[in-house]
Amino acid sequence: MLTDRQRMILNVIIDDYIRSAEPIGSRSISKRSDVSFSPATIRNEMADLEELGFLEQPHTSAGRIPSIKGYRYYVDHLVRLSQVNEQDRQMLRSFFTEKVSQMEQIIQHAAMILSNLTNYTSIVLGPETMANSLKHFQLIPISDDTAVAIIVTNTGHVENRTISIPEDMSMEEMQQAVNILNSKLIGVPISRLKSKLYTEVGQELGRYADQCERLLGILDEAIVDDDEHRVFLSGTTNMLTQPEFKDVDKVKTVLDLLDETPTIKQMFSTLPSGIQVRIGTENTHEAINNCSLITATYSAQGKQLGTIGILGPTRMDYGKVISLLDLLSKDMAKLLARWYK
Amino acid sequence: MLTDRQRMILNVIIDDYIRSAEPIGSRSISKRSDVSFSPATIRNEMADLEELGFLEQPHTSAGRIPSIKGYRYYVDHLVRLSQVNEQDRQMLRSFFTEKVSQMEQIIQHAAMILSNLTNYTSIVLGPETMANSLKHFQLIPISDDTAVAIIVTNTGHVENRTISIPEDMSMEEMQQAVNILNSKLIGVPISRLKSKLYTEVGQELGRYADQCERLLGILDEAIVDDDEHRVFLSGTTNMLTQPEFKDVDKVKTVLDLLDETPTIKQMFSTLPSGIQVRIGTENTHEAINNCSLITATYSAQGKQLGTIGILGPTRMDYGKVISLLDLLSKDMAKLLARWYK
DNA sequence: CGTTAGCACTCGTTATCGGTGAGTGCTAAT
DNA sequence: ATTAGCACTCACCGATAACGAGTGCTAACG
Repeated sequence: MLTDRQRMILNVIIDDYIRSAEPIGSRSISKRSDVSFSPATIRNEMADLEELGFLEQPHTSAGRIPSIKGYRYYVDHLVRLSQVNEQDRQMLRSFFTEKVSQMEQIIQHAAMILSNLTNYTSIVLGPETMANSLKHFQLIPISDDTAVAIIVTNTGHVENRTISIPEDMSMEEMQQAVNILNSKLIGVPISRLKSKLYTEVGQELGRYADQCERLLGILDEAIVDDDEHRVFLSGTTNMLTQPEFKDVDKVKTVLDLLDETPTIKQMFSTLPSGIQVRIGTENTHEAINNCSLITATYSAQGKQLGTIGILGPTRMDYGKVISLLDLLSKDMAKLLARWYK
Repeated sequence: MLTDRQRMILNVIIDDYIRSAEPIGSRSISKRSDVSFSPATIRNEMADLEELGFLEQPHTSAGRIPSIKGYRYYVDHLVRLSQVNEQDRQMLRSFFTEKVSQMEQIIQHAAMILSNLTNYTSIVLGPETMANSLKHFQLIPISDDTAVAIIVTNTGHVENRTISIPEDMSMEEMQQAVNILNSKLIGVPISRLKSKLYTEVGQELGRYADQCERLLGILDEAIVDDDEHRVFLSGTTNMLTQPEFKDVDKVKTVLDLLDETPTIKQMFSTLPSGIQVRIGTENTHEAINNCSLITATYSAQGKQLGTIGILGPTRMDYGKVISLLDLLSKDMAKLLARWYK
């Protein structure tokens, strides 16, 4: 569809534009050492590329900038995945050497590394808690009428909530209910806990306690049922250094979107596995129609766990970001493997 | 020091400026129904007020704006604490009716309410976990070589971390150590846990286990020793709607500061109790030298727990924010009382 | 026929300049 | 003490002109 020369010119324009953020003219291309054509020739090609929809002109007397279609072609056919340089590699390696005692730390750390290395905004979706299974359930009395319910999953994830216990309910009864729950529901996925509670536990509980209904109600409260994925952001202010966001209003719409955790979750949870690139209007959310979102999923034990992503202007260093995401998602997979064995 | 009329004029100027964000001229003041002097008279007074340092002129032919000193005088002597209106009151009341199962939720909710009602940025410092005492310590095995350590405080706060357990260490030994720890250290403040671990527990443990050193090392790892206060932010993007932040660079310095949790902690933890107003350069951090920070502490059982604050431009609705913070800090105290009884 | 030099043209950017108006400080009259 | 009057300042606005980077087109070249 495109000649070699056209591809080469498109490539050069996008590379230069990514670096300079300014429209690229024919003269500046012709001056490059790896280009041996006069500006006029370049101009002809550029006009063709524009007609084909790969380039745009901000106004008649300016150079060209890539269109969404141009970026898409670049990402699909031209981009050279840059080797992650030694310095960055070292930063990534710190990932493994550091001792972590909570999974959240790993994820947060990953987000931070990403935003630091790229100077864009990183978004990381943590593993789905609901998919894990129950390892241990416990009720710890705090005062006369309150207790803390603790749920530990097979991955070592801990959820807790405070519940209040009616005066007239004895601790023995509660404890018995908890025991039954533990004996019946260990190994059950968190997401199915609530429904199983009423069938398996309710049935067994009916034999011992007469306050069955109320006990179940309290246990029900104690079981977590939200927060499937957690969203970690880092480097949100990096956006502000990009020239395309010198306008405060644009920044606000994007930052507001980032604040909406549910939207992010929804946006991320539907992504297919592997590396995905969403350029400009390819994104469903209007707020980031002049951003690109690059995502990579990470998994352990063959199961897809979560997603790491980078949000930046469409004029983004695709090569660098893609290779970085690729590397990091694999590193995370390795690191998380021990949580999921 | 100031005449009644000067005070009145200063008051009017600041009130108007807070609303309009534009320099106030003598004519616009004179036209107000509650002012009965000609522009010329006002001008004379304004010149005096400027000489005294309460007002400033952006340039010769513009009106006056309040100086830091002017705001300070306003806050100290003039500001009329506006009654919290019914709508806002209702929003605050939702605070009590909503059922919460985690203290974090309360705090986060408080931050959200604040930023929504004021359209500024809210910063809330959660209670100090380290001041609480140990209620329960437990080790839950997850796999052959890992376990989750769980610490529950007397307030129902739960902390957890994953630790790895050497192959050659038996679960019985571990369990015994945990039992000793529980019997010896319940009621001890979290902050003193580590030191007590080696004295009280170490001594007792020495009698039973020969691997005393190693056991202690593992327990040491399991005990939390960071995160004394947690910082909750809400409405950070509200800043972007203020005309004084139409410049992206200014926004960035402020947002970057907000991202630095340790700095915020440090800034807040040194505050005296009650309501504090820091105007412009009164703030120690240069990044917020054209912001004002209003803070209120909240407490339960006579003990100061944390701080809620509002960050906005110096041109801030002091009356509204102060009364709101006052009300909310008291509400929070009431609500938290049940966690701390 | 592909390539390129030449040239007129477009259009955003920047600087300049006069007019406008909001606001001031000062003075003199009330 | 207050205020009307007035000259003055200066940011802001709109128009105009010079500038220059970049283009499209045409004609010449190898």
